[in-house]
Amino acid sequence: MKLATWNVNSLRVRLAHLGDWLAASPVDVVGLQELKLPDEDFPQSQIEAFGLHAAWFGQRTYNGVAILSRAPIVDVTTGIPGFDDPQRRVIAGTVDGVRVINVYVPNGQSVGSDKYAYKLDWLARLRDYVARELTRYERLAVIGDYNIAPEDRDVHDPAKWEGSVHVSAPERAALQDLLSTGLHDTFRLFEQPPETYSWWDYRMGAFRRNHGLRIDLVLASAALSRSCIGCHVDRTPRTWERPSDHAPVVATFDIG
DNA sequence: ATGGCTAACATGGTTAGA
Repeated sequence: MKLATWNVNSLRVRLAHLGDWLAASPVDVVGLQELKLPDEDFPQSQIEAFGLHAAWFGQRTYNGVAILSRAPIVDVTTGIPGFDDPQRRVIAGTVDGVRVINVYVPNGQSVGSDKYAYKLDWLARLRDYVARELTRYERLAVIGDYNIAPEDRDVHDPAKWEGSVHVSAPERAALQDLLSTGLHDTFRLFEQPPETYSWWDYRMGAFRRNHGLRIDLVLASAALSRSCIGCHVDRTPRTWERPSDHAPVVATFDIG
């Protein structure tokens, strides 16, 4: 099973890229973030024309998440149960016995801001949710745009970024808290090229200069991570005309 | 040097992203 995450930064604008990417690099499941469209505008027929099932949780202008899958998606839930969050950032479903939680973690804007406080609170709620789901599902993946670079090696210029949002100690501690429930960063299960990132600013030629962050992650429960045989960032769509600022991340599992 | 780019909403200028 190939399981991917991709922040498309507007599904409307990126639909052709999505189709081209899926045709060139088929995956079994992909979690999308930043749909930026309401549920009634979700391009269901076009996604089905790609040969995929879909479950979505959209929102006008901001946020919005979806799961696309070759096989049917069952037991779909949206949001974090018990958390009345007006921002639509979480969708979960089960595909071929694997539970997939797809998340779009808040950006946080800047350290100390209201949005930063919301991000930390949100991450605490996600942690509690994941801890509960780990007791229900042995094979669980928590994928998405985390808006946190786990370590300095996930940052192109750690000195410049030190203390900033996406790398600050409280954010990294919150991510470690999430991992400590029993998840593994599949990217780090394997030797990787140095300076591998998943997001590059649109400005200042950041992609050309590889000035990026690795903030898009495929996390897997212990049982699922034992079957993981690879994880990589696919930079190809980031080279296309009018790209998303994020690249897809793909993890492969040998689960028969 | 708080700039630089992109998308949405709106229709020119602001908000948000990361």
